[in-house]
This record gives sequence, structure tokens and C-alpha cells, in this order.
Amino acid sequence: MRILSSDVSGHSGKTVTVKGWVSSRRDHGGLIFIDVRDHTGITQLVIQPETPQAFANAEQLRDEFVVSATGLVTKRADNLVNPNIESGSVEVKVTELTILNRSEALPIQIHGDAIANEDLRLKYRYLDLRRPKMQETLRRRAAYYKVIRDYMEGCSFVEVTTPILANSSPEGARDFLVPSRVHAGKFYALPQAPQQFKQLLMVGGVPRYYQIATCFRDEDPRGDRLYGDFYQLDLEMSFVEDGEEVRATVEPLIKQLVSDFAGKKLFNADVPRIPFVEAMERFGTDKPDLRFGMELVELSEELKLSGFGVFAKAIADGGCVKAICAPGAASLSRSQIDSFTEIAKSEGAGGLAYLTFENGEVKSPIAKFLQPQEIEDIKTKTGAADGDVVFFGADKRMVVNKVLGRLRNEFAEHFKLKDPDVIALCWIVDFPFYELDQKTQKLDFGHNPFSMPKGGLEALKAEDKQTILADQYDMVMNGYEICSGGVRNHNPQVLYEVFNVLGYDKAYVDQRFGAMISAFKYGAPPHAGCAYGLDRMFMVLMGETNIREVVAFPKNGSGIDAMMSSPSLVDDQQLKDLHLKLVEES
RNA sequence: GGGCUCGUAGUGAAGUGGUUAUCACGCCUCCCUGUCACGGAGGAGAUCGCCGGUUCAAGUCCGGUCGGGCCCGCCA
Repeated sequence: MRILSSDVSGHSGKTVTVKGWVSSRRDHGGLIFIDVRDHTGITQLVIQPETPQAFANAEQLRDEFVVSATGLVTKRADNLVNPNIESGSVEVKVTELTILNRSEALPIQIHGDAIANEDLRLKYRYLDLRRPKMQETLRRRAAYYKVIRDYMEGCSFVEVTTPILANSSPEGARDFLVPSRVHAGKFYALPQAPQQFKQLLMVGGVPRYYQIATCFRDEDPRGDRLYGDFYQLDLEMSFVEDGEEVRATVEPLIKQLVSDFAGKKLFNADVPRIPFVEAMERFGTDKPDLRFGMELVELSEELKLSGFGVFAKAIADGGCVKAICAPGAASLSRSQIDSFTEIAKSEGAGGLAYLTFENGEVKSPIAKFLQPQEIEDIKTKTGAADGDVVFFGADKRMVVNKVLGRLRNEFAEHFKLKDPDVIALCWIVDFPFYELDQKTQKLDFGHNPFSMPKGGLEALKAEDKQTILADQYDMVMNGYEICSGGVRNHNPQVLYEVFNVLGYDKAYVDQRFGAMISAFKYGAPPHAGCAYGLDRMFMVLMGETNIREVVAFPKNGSGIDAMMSSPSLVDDQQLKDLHLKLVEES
């Protein structure tokens, strides 16, 4: 009977067959031990000269040979038990050993501490996946999907798959285009998200839709962002006019994933809803990590007349002065502070002013410019204690928030304030509908144009368009944006007006979003939904910081699949069939 | 597109401008009946990513280039 490694110890006294890869061979000359590994663990085989055929085969074995071994499961003597492996109390006395396949010497090591570079691991991913940690990840991911599906089905969501061959969308990320053979000169595009399809499902009378959807974006990757394709839990609910209904529907699933699935501690049982503006002011980012404090503190009022020109000028110019207090940062060396200064500069700061509170004294290059009362105010408002350092940002409000937000994160990293066993969730709500493009200084959509402006048609008449809020919400997990959603704009009149504010006429909207706009003319129910980035959320739940660690076959940072060598050239006939010609770039 | 950073036997690492480039794992040969990442003896394996420069002398310094990683831009 063939059994898995994890079952061997339960078959003591029986004859069994185990199959797997040779993990280790210990040849004592007249006695050979083989560690055979399958996805459940390791079993020790013992091969003795009394079984000459098996012994002869065992002598040939090398790492990663594929074997089938039959023998008697035998209890080990007490002093021979190996507590490091699950089957360590027994071993298999082999009577029959078959070499199912051989292996050349490996290009990367599978067991041991020396894990190869990522590019080699990706090139030989099929070997890398044999490592127990990767095996565990794949299985955990399958379990994760099951929890999600069970929950969604339990909430009466219906899974509908939407087309992979879709249309290029004018807004958003770069598309992957697929040339049409039948229709010369025309192209499909791989969907960046099933956004339009799911909204059309609402019009189509599916009240609760969900899908574990493959999404495609041709944008440069990051540590938390895959190149090419990735997976979303996409969902939409009709007859919903309040985003809170969506948030309340999915929140229990995420909490369940945090506690039951990942076994992590939930930082806040009540997931806070934080308006975008508040998040920017308190944390300097719209994806705050709530596991630690160090919130940004406004000091503009206290320092508007400061003798330190940088502060006074920033405020006089319509900017602000804010600070964060880094607990225990007095221990930072000069060069460490310099490297934080570099980070601040990279985010647009002119420099990084700071006050060190140490041994009852204030030490700082700028202390001589500050009045005792100002220092007292800074201490009070930031709550700085002995041993702390207060860092300042003085500039335009946006720059200050960005700089201090980044520093807050860097300090938390440096002082190890990010508890890996804790997951902090929050919803960011009330995003601005329109934002000023920093480069062109022109008004543009803040997030996506399909969400409902809060207050509807009336709100769009606002004098200052930047005050208009979108009924849009993101969920943030430990500083990562894991979900984005909104109450959709299902009213053609409002949709036209949303674009009209930016100067786009009706024809423009009709041309680009024709299917959706005409569908909305035939009784579209109000609807709302959201989409979770499943790869990224899984990464955070697993405590990883590199998203490729949780994906079986990811592309590298250049969008290359090193294992399959894709993308690759195609032959001329294929191009011809697709009515394509390669052009030399000038 | 931009910034930072890394590139040394199959793998992971060490390597003050100065002898024949070091170590561990892996690989090959031999020995070994209780090991468990077995042990012992021996051996092979590197144009130090590539090109150029400085120097009496370059793995080491400089310039360029290619490749990986992180970040910015980008990701409605």
C-alpha cells in the first residue's frame, strides 16, 4: 500500500510503499540510509546488504532521484529516534527499491540554509517549489481561496466568470493588447479588472456577483506588485446606495482570514473608517500602518513666528510645520540621522530639522533659533519624553505629509515597531473625486470616474471642484492597500456631468464607455462593490514582504519569466496572420 | 524613463592595489553496519558579469555596458 510520509508512523509493523525524492543519502558502506521526501515530509529508509537488489540501487542514489521504496515500517530504538522529523519514531526497512527517475546535479540547492538568488530560483522554479516552505505556501494559498469561496457563497454571491479577451480601456494602466486575426487592425485587450462587466451584471439582474478574477496590467512591478497578471476577489452588489453595506459585508471575511486562517492578532476589533484627509494629516499617507503610533502633529500655530526662518517662511507661504516624535531615537547615530535626512530629501524635503530630548536637555542644530516657550509647546504637543527625537517637516502641506509619512514608516521599520503577529485594518473613505495633477496643474480624476460623487448631481456644482468627495473606499492592511471599492455611478446624467466637469463632452463619454452608458439607460439598479488584491493580501497574511514569494510562477522585475523565457519572438507567419509587422525603432 | 545597490567555481559566501584567489555545501574516486544536513581520505571545478582606463601591478580604484534587486515615476 502506498502511503505518504506523514502517515508512515501510523503504519508501524506494516509493509508499505513510499514514493518521493531523495533528500539525503548516508552511505555507511554496509548500511545505507535514505531520507525520502514527499510534500508531507521526510521518511528514513534503511537499506541493508541482505536485500542485494535494493542495496545496489541505493548505492546509485543521489540528491533528488525519484524513488519508490517498499518495506516494513519499524519502530526505532529509543536512542535512535529523530525528533526533527514527523516520522522520526519509525523507519522503513526496505525490501524493494526502484529508481523511478534520475537527477543531474542541481543548479540550486533545495535543502539547507543557502537559498539561491531570486533570479536563479525563478529560472528553476520547479526545483524551488520542492522546498517545504514553497510547498506550504501553495497549499496555504489553496486553503485561502477555499475560505474566501465558502464565505462568498454563504453570503449568496454568485460566481460569474467574465471575458479575458476584452476591450482596451482608455483610462488607467497600460493594457496588454491582443491582435485580432479575423478583424484586421483591431485589438482585444486583457482586462485590467472586470469593472465594466461586473457593473453590466448588475444591470443584468445578478444581485450579488463575485469572481476570483485574473487581472492584467502592463505597469512596472514592485515588491508588493506583480508584473502582468494578478488575482482579485472582485465583487459587486446591486440595490446598494451606501458603501457601508459593502464594507459590512466583506469585513467579517477579512477578520476571519486574519484570525482563523492566518492565526494573527487583530489590532482593532472595530475596523476604523478614516476619511482620506484625516489619514493624510495624521499619517501622511492614504495607506497607514496602524500598528504603531508616531502620528503627525500640527505645529503651524505654535511656530508661525519662529525665529527659525525655514518654519516661519513655510507657514507664511501657505504651507505648514508638522512633526513626528520618534521614541527612543536619541540613540540614533549622526550617520543614521543623515540617512533619514536623505530619505526625507528623496521625498521632496529641503532638509530634516530635529530636536533631541536627552538627559533633561534639548540638543539640536536649530535649538538656538527657538524660544523656550516654542520648545515647550513642541514637547507638549508631540508628547516627547527624554530619549526621544522630534523630526520636523516644513513646506507645502502635501510635501510635509508625504515626507513625515515616509519617515514614520522608516522609523517604525528601524525601531522594529511593526509587530509581525498583529494585523491592523482600516477603511479609508471620502477620497477626493478630483485632484490637481501636480505636473500639469490640471484637474483630473482622483481615483476612478465610475464612482458616485457624494451628493450626486448637486455636489458637482461646487465652486471648488477639489472639495467634491467620491463615494469610494480602500481597505488597508498593515500599510498595504488591499482593497478598493466604491458606490458606482449608475445614473447616465450624473456620469456625463462627472466628465463634463473636466471638459469632456457627451460624445467622448459615449464613445469610450458606450456599452455601460447605454446599459444604464435601461433601468440600472444602484450598485456598489469592491475588489481585493488577493496576492498582496495573502503576502501580508503570510508575513512576507515580497509578493513573488507567494506566487507559483511570477515574472521578474523586468516582466520576464526566466523559466519559460517569455516574452519571446514569434515567427513571421504568425505575425502575418495577425496583420502585424515589426517596425524598427528609430 | 530616473535614483540607489549587488554581480567572485554548480550554489552560498570571504577577500587592505602585491605569491598559485579562500571557505562551506554540492560534484567525482576510494573507505566505512546506526546515521539523520553521517563521518574519513583524496580529486576536479573560477577567463572574479562584460568592455575599456589608471597603475610596475586590478577581483579590489575609475568610466562605460549588461543582468538582478529595492525605490521614484507609473499602477483610473
